[in-house]
Amino acid sequence: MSSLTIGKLAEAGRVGVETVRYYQRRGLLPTPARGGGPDAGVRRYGEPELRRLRFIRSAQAAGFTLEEIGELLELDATDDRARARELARARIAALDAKIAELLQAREGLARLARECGSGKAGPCPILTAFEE
Amino acid sequence: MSSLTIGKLAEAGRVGVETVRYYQRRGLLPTPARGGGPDAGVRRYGEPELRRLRFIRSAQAAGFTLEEIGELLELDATDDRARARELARARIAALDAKIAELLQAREGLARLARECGSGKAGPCPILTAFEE
DNA sequence: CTTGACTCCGTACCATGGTACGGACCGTAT
DNA sequence: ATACGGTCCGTACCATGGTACGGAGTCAAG
Repeated sequence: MSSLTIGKLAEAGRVGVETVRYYQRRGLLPTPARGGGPDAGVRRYGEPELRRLRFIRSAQAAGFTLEEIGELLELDATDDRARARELARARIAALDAKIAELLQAREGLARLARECGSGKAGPCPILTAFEE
Repeated sequence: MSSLTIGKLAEAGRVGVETVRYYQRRGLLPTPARGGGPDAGVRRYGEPELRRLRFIRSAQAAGFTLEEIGELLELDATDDRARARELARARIAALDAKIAELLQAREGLARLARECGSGKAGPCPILTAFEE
């Protein structure tokens, strides 16, 4: 069965070893007991930890903060769908707001770049546009 | 004429006093000499500083980092349009990448929220979706 | 002439998500 | 048996963009 060292776990989850330890400090990943007997001293990880690590990275890609991910992980244990939907809705709203903001900035900048490229007289509009 | 104290300048630029000082430390805003004679000790600011402060906030809203804004401010002095366009293009590309990333996360999350709301059997898809 | 509000300045601290360092110990291959 | 790489752990440091603190000075009103 899969008995991973922290290095192999990190590799499988495509993160650094230090990141795994950081997640442990944050309480997002368990810190298994150190092996006794033959491989004393070294902590071993299995499938559950790897799935959990991937969960974290995946949720993070969806824009959740590590703190929110902590709550999602607790939800995962209790299976509280209402709360999960609530968190998802809040995240979607935040994403929408951020996307709108970035789109606006993008459009403004694109317009300025066009004007700067075409126009020839006066100061650069990209620069003057910000002076308001 | 407009002779502002740091507090009035900050207010006019809608930032905190500490933020103005921070921008001074970063070299984004000048630190005028302290007044001599009657109002000894206090630094006074005018229109140029206020315009500059607004420039910073405005460029920041477009997603530029303070470091990039530092370069824009230098460009503002030399009026190097080619470099300004280059920075604008780079920023637009970065904004596009970020927007695409957020849209993808948003869509995935919206789909999951729909499934979680409609479906009734099995574990919450929002939670299981991240376990991959 | 004291009180209150504001300024000046250095320095420390905050959140967020890690990354690096150094010394001790362990497992495996040679 | 010894060297090499990996692990363990505490602690410190990084970037980014600020925010807070504390003591001293200064200004205007009452």
